[in-house]
Amino acid sequence: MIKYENLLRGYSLKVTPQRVAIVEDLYKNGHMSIDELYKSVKERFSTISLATIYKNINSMIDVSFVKEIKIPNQKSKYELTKKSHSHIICQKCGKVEDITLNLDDLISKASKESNYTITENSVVLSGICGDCQ
Amino acid sequence: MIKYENLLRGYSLKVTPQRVAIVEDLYKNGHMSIDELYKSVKERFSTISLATIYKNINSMIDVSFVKEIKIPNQKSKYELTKKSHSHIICQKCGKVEDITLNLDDLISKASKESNYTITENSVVLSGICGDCQ
DNA sequence: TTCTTAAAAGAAAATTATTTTCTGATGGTA
DNA sequence: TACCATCAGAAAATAATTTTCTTTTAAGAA
Repeated sequence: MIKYENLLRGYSLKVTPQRVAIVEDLYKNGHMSIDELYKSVKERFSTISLATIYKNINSMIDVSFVKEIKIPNQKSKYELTKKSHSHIICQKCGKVEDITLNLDDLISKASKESNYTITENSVVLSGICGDCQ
Repeated sequence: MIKYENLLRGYSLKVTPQRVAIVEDLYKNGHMSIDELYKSVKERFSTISLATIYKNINSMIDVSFVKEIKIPNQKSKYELTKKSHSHIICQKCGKVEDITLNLDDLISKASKESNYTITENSVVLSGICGDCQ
């Protein structure tokens, strides 16, 4: 799809079929670990190397096209950078979902209390999702 | 110190000098990575093995005596479990601090919006601390 | 289109991180 | 004091990630 190619170009990343496949997979699945990505891309590019996945994910992170999500008690997942949002994880089925929370109040309070200038936040909630309870 | 020994016993963990040293260090320094812990404990127990650090930290996590803190763009740190709190990181000096935030509102909203029963949260804020700006 | 070149892919090796195994100690308890 | 499950430490094994090297390829220039 042209869509992903232009996205890559916008980040000054060379458009290779492997990269397009990675981006397509991330787009389709939302949040993926390195392993999941490797297995998934391998279905279409049976020769792709794990090092290629790592190298590409790192390049994409360098230009902020992709973001790493660190999750308590599981491996990191990666997602295409979108407008700021938080994550919620089901402890039963392992599903990761985006959730948009208004953190303005929280951050302004935190900023006052700590005397920090706050520029980033990572909010990961966990519990049991609707389907699992 | 007797204090740490009783703490360990309370968690059904055998009291060994190495463990006491780990707990003392965590108590003194608040948040430490595996490496930091290893280097620090090694000053007093020059023969301690890295595997011992890993094994002990894992045992302590298993019984919820210690908690892992996953931090964007840096290695995990470990802390003694305290009453629920959040963390704030200085992107300049790397300092990690505890911060107590009232998340009740946020969590109840998130719960409604997502239809999850939320039991855990991890909030990590980052920015520049007072000293660094 | 063809040429040129910097960057990418893939394989393999190298590093780094973490866990496991094994053996000799040691803490907690009867 | 004796027993035994568990621990410490060394070394090996496994897992995770990065680097190196060679060949290929994308993208811009001619």
